[in-house]
Amino acid sequence: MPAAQPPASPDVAAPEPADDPAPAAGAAARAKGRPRSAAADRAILDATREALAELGWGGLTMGHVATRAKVAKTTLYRRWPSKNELVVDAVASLFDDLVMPDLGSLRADIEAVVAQFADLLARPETQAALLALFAEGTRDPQLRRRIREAIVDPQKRLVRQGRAAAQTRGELAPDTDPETACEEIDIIFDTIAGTVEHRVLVSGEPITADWTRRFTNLLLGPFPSLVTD
Amino acid sequence: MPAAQPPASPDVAAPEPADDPAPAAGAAARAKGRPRSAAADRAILDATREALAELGWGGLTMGHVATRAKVAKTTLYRRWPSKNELVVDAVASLFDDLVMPDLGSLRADIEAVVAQFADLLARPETQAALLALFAEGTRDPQLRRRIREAIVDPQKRLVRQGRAAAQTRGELAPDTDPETACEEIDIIFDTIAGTVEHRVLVSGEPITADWTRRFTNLLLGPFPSLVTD
DNA sequence: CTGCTTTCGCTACGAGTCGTAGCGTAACTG
DNA sequence: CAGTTACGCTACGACTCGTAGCGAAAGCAG
Repeated sequence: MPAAQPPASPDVAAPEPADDPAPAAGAAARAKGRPRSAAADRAILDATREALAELGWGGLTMGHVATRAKVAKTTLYRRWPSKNELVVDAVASLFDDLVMPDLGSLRADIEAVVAQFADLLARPETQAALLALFAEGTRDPQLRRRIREAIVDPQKRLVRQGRAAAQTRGELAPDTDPETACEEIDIIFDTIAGTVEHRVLVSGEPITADWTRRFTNLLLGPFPSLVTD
Repeated sequence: MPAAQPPASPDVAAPEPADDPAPAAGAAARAKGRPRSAAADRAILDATREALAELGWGGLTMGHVATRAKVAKTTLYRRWPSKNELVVDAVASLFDDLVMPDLGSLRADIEAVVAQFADLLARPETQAALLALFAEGTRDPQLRRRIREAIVDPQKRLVRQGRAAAQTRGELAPDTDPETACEEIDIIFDTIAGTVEHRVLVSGEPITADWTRRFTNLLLGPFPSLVTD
């Protein structure tokens, strides 16, 4: 899972393996010399999460991480070119715990996901890293892409799954146009993720069951106290 | 508008002016020695915004700002204790341009505000600063408080104004409980601000008129393609 | 076992930033 | 005028960065 330049390649991005000198190698292990220690990878990522929780984004330095992971600073730089990329990998796995429960109603499913996301955002590692990563991403398109691929986009599955389950239950009408469905998924995802993040990380208010209910009302039903004429 | 420790006071926060040695001074100018240059204040804040747009949050250093503003680094530190506080003041004024238009319908008002906010978030100074500030705020409660007071809370007036206008027009029912109304304002604010920020700064997608219409639909009406039984 | 290759830990380096201190000078007040 | 405060400038120790060079260790092919 690390940023993983292939062993002996300097740092060239090489996103397209098209004209590779060793073609059709597949996923074969191209091991010739001493292999990289997998234990070091784990130690580094763990140390990164711990340091993130203790020192925050600004206090996190490559030197600290290396020391805490009992690894030379050089080793760290051999695998991750910068703090940004390291933190992406260290934080991405935290989001894997989110699941779509299928509790029998769209409302219950949404509330459950919101609660899970709120719990995740309450963790200090997540708080310290997430917004800082997003901030760096606004200046570095490549980093933003990595963030989307590793953290953001994988969570859209939750919206897709919940939506599909609701359609199976007959709560939502089946898709007509795939294009429209995709845009709808995007907008719902931005709304749920953005709102919960803003509530927790910016406003600094807790996510209570009552708040979740109100928010779900706003999503599912009409605007509160709207006079329907 | 700067962080403004009163001239000769070291740095004590003194949020409550209750037991002030010189009481009832009002807004009088307590000038004794050489007054601080207002031109320097403006030059520093302008330089901060420019450097923010050019170099981003990470590239912004106190030294750069001082040089660009043609001011000694010492002068800068005399007024703002850190980069965070400086940027709060430099960015806060950008948000003053947001206005509640009163276009005759709740839907039109919401769409107009979303469009304004989207334009603001498209500016490089805003992009570079906003999320980074929020990120720092998650670790420093005092900074978060300053951010809220200077940037976030003042914009809640937009929700209040739009809501009041809609109530006058009869689109929304009048308030019953002030407590409930306050929570409702909070949740609407978090939803609009959070969603637009997530769309622009995280997903990196533009805010089009079409997207704004869909988002307003989600807010005002029921969930898209919801089967009402 | 013997080379070959690559990673490892360690040390050291120049460059850059941080926030502060000291100094003499400038500006404004009574 | 004296008193007070802000200003520009220089210099400082502490820290982080990312890189380079070294000898040693670990795995693989013959």
